[in-house]
Amino acid sequence: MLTIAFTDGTVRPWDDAEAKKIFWHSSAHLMAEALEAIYPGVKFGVGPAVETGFYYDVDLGGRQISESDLKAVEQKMIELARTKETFERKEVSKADAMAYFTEKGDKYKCELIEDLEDGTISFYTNGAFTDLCRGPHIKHVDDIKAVKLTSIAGAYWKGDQEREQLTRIYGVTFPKKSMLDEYLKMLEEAKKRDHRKLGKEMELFTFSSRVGLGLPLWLPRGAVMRNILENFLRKKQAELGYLPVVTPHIGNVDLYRTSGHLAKYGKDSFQIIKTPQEGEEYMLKPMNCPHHCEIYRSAPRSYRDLPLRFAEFGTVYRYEQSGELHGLTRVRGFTQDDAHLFCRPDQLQEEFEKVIDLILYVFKTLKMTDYMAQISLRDPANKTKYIGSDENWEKAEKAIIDAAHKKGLKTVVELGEAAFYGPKLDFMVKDAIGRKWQLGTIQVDYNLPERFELEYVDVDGSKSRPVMIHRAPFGSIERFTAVVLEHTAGHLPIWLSPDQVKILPISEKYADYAEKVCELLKNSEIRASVDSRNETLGKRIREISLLRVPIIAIVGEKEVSENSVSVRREGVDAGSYSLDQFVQYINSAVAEELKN
RNA sequence: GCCGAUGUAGCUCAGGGGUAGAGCGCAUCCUUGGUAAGGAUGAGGUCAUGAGUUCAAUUCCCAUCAUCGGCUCCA
Repeated sequence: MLTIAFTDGTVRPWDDAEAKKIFWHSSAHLMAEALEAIYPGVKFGVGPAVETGFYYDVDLGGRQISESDLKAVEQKMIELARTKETFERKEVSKADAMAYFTEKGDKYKCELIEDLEDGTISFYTNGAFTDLCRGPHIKHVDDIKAVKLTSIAGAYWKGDQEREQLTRIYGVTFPKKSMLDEYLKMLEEAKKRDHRKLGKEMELFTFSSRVGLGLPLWLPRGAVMRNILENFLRKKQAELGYLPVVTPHIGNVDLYRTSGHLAKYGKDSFQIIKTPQEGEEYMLKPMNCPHHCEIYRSAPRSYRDLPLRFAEFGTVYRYEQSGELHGLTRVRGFTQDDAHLFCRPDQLQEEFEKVIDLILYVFKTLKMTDYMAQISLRDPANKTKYIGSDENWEKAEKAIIDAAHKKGLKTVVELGEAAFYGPKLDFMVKDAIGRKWQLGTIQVDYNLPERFELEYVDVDGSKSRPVMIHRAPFGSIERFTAVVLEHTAGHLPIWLSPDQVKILPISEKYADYAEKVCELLKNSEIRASVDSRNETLGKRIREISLLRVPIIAIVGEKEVSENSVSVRREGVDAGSYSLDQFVQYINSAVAEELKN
């Protein structure tokens, strides 16, 4: 077993997550040493390990560095690693630490030291490079055998857009060369599952700069897939007592003034549009809740009416900075599978749990088993970012924590991730290369009901205020589609119900046979991607199929007459089948796929 | 918006100061009882856009736009 020795005297296996973190963090120090050798006078920010690898934020003092320069840094790192340096720890006083970095002229380190307590400060030295660091580190630098610096990015000092922008250099290292190769290969494989690539190949969606940034255009096949998703949820929601509503894409500014969105996001949203004659002011709707609140208000409500669950596939438009747009996962116009539940305070817990159940059902059905539940609370240090009273926030946060706990969800708590009107329970899923995206979300809200003065007549005839639950199992159809595509690599059998199959007119001699195949496929619940280079039939079948089953069936004249299909799978001959067997074959192949 | 990279046929990409190439795909025809095949022919690109340097630019410089990797942001 591959083990690594650390400065704290321990020896741990490489497979240990903590060991990797230390290894990568130590690599950041090694990179810093190399950078200092190549770029004298470079100043350093922070250099932590990340999920895979590490980065270091550096100030090159006006010098430019581009990806072509990284090769030299990599080589220097390897060279330094081979000198068999060790990491040495040294305790220093705050005054000495400050003196060292003041003399070195590294203002970032000085700023970091200011926030540290005297007596807790340590330096680590590897070769010619000494850094402020808590440690621990790997003991022997030459445990680092393979280095790959992956990218350069700008990053603001302390994450503050108003502060200096440093150059962030990302990298990854391994104790064996073969591990690096393996990692790079894995990345290549992951890129093949990128939903943007699959979306193009499968003809699901596209973008046009003429239409506008971040505004996806759904192609026919993509639209079919989207409808399947919508209908799946629509059906389930109908069973669960949700009521459909439909609201317009714009709303008067007063609506958003009331909800608080105007004050909170007015400057950072698509700007107000006006009617030509009267000068009335409207905004593209950034979310559906205000509209749904007005639907609630449209009639007097009794405690007997609650809970009321208004559901809408509501398309919203939000300004996202151009550099932030990303395929279907981050766009400017998207459709939420939104619903708002208005309930009595005593119904909140049960309703919330039922929503959790629904989301888990959706995820399970669509094979999204690898998710993480995140409780997103407000940042207690920065309450001005949020609307509403402390009391309301505390109630809402408690409701979420209790419900998540009762459902036995494994959760992590994130402070500062709440919506401005309430805390959330978010379901996070990783994409092909490990980026986390929020999909499903449930939010408890005491604030909008107050702002919209929502009421119901209680048992005793008095007016009471309902509690609101915002929820979206997919989050947005765009993002959900993207992530599901990446998880399944485009193999989406379970999405299709038999009535989704359309038999297109098929020409000439293979018509009967095609009809038969289609009929079988239709009844099989699963469709195959059938391809044939020269046969119209194959193409036609491919057209009716949204699937990417790793099977290519070649249908030729002879096979037709013999009532059989020859199949190749991933380029290998997989035999000849009768039509019935063919369908069976596809079914089992798909089942196999799903197991993996 | 900020930092860095990229932008050549439908797709994947090569090339390079003298007005363009490959593979796959596509079209037509031929061949083929193992076939995501073989053969022939053909249609596709003002080399992202605009300005500049040059006798000459797709190739160099600048700007713009879009895309990609990050940062900040994310109702």
